[in-house]
Amino acid sequence: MATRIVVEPPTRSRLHHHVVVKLCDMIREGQLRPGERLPSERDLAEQLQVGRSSVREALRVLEVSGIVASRHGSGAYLRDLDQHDVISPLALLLGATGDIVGDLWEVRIMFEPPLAARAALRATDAEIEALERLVAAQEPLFANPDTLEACLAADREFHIAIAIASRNQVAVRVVQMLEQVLHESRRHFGASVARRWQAYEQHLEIMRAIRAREPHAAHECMLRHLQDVEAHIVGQLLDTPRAAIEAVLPEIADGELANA
Amino acid sequence: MATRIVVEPPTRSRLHHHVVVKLCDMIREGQLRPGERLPSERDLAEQLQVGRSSVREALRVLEVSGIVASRHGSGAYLRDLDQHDVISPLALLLGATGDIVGDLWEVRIMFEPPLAARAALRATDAEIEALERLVAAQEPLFANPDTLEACLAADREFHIAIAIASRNQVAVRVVQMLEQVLHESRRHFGASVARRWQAYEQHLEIMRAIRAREPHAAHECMLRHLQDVEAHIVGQLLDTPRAAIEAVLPEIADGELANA
DNA sequence: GTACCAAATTGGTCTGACCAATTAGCGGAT
DNA sequence: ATCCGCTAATTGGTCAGACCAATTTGGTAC
Repeated sequence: MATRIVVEPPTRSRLHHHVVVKLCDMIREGQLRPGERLPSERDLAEQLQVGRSSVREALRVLEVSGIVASRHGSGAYLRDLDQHDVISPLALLLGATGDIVGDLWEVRIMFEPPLAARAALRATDAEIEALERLVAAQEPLFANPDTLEACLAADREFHIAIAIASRNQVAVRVVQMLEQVLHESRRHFGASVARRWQAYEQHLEIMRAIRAREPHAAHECMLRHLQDVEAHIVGQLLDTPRAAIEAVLPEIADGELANA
Repeated sequence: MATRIVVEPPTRSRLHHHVVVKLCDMIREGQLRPGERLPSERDLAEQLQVGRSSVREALRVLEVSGIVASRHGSGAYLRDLDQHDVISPLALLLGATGDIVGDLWEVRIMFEPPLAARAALRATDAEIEALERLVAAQEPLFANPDTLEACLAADREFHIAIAIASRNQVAVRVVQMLEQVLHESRRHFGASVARRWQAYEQHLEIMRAIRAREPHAAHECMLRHLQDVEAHIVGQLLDTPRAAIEAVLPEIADGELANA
């Protein structure tokens, strides 16, 4: 019947797009493995019978997409898709629009608690160990001053590790993007991490809930954690009316989900 | 031991990256408005004192990021950031990894219900009208056969419109990406939209809940809608063990949030 | 075996050229 | 004066060759 797979609606005249598709095919079919080096730009150009500039534009696209990474003088490498940093186009969006930090936190608050719950259900033992290690490594950081940068990095890794533990590839990418944007935003607006000790303790709680396989508690702890941190940050940097709304919504979700 | 090559964030010698930043600055500072045409590649190259190839790579980056769109023979245009389609790197990720459809639906189920709740709280009258129009436009589509493509497009628009109504820019981008990936996945695996009438009725329910300013109901309806559609799709295309887990998690979330 | 240096490799950029899609402008027909 | 149609200018898309800069590689001297 009507599974009419109308192929390319626009056979884009864009040649570099064709190169992107071709490379994706090669990757998916296992001709390239994570961490491996791609053929050189000149080789690819000859193989695919296109100019080098087309290959380069394709690589730029794949790079922004977090699929490959180019290193000057060395080559282009297929990224490990569990890598902890992505270029993230959302981060660029921030550069173009500004003032989305409040929105960002709201998305985190919507998204990460249920993620933590799933992590509690599905995390492998190895992933739980990884979480334990990350939290343990955070203690000295959160205790000492003069470690702001490392502190932020540790926080980022923790939240991404939870996404990984949820065993949902898409969720990992989403969280990576959010963290990346947050990171970029700090470059624009500056960062301040007071109450670091409290954050550490909350991380500990979250990790324990996941280790204990208690999705209920994991959700709860993550929610409280994010709300606390956001409240402190926005309270310190700028007063946003958003905060008032946030205070209302959790109850709503409660009531709504309670009657099932 | 580990050749831990720390991916350096700062000062890439990459010239095209500098161009990206420069263009973002111009956009943020209002020298360019949505829909407007950017200077030609040749002009930009001269203005910024770089080669045209660098400008082109920068434009490719901005294009993947959904910030600009290039039209052959015409120029590069600053996109309206509420535009309904983005190139989305996640879509490419699908091309590179395959088999993330289940993960995708899970993310939607986690993310979109709370979004709908917020839309019910914050949507402007104009946005609610837009939702009404979209749903109304869907009726003939969902009723007739032979409109599969238009049907899918309408569904996409509806979910994005809800994100817009939530008045959270980041959420809009996330939903756009998810929808884009879903779209791409259909190109790979084919699409089938049976029970279209039910989907239409559920859209109607969701819209009414938002119009009535009932976040509770909006969340509920969206959740049920997504679960129904996914259950039907995965049940038809492939049997995924994920479905079993999905069946468990909602209750958990209920219990978890109930004791607040 | 190690340390060091030079050549080969590879990404990054520039220039100039040509093609293709679009748009602007002009001239003629109505 | 308006509209139509054709041409020329504009603009993105691609290619080829060249050069620079960072990295890797291979050999040589110690």
